[in-house]
Amino acid sequence: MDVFQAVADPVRRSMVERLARGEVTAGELADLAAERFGIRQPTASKHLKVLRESGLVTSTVDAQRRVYRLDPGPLDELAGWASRQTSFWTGRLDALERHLETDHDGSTP
Amino acid sequence: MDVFQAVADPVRRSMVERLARGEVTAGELADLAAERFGIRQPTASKHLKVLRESGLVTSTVDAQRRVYRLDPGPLDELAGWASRQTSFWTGRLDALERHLETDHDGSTP
DNA sequence: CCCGTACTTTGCCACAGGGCTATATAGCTG
DNA sequence: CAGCTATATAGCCCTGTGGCAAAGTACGGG
Repeated sequence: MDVFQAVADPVRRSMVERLARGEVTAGELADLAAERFGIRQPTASKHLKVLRESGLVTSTVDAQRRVYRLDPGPLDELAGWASRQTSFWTGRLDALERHLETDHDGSTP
Repeated sequence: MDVFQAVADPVRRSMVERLARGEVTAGELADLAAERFGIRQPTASKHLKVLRESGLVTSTVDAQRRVYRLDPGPLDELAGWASRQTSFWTGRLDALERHLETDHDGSTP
């Protein structure tokens, strides 16, 4: 699944926010999601799978525990995309400037 | 619908990207979406409705035409959220530093 | 070696939402 | 006003996805 889709779900966003504060186990993430959204552990596990497949998180095994941590890469792409859509005029302002300075109506032949 | 959901769809993202280059009519957006994704006009119109309701775009009437333009606000929020999730250590580096300097293993009683 | 703990996987149901066609609405234009 | 253009709505399928309970897997401890 793609990153945009992955963060479209509030449960998964909440997990990402928690992981942004540091690594945690699947169990802790499931508990948090249970508190905040009233969902069961297997459902939380499903969300973690989506996050894994989107590349937003990685997990390592520690005995029976799975420790999850955030991969900043995809989030950077997301932030990059979003800010690029608003930064059209920055970088074009010089072009606008040139345009305004240009004799484009032929008034001074 | 919420902004995260709104940009989760590739068709809508494509529309946002086009709108980032400047305002356009619903018809032009529909034509673009038709080319790129093979969808029909009513479907494109539905996507525009989602974008409107998410606050990502606004539209004004010009005779029979509807002119759409991007509202940077929601995109800024999106970019802000994403970058905030990766910027944990900036601002926490001092805490890490204190941690490393602290005698937390009791080796010097 | 078996039980408890920690997760994941599986199988199921329900519903949201994306696609389509057909139809409505609104405004030019002849 | 008739009819064309531009866009939105309505109504309908069908797939994807989120939720659950139950079963499977893996590991450590008594």
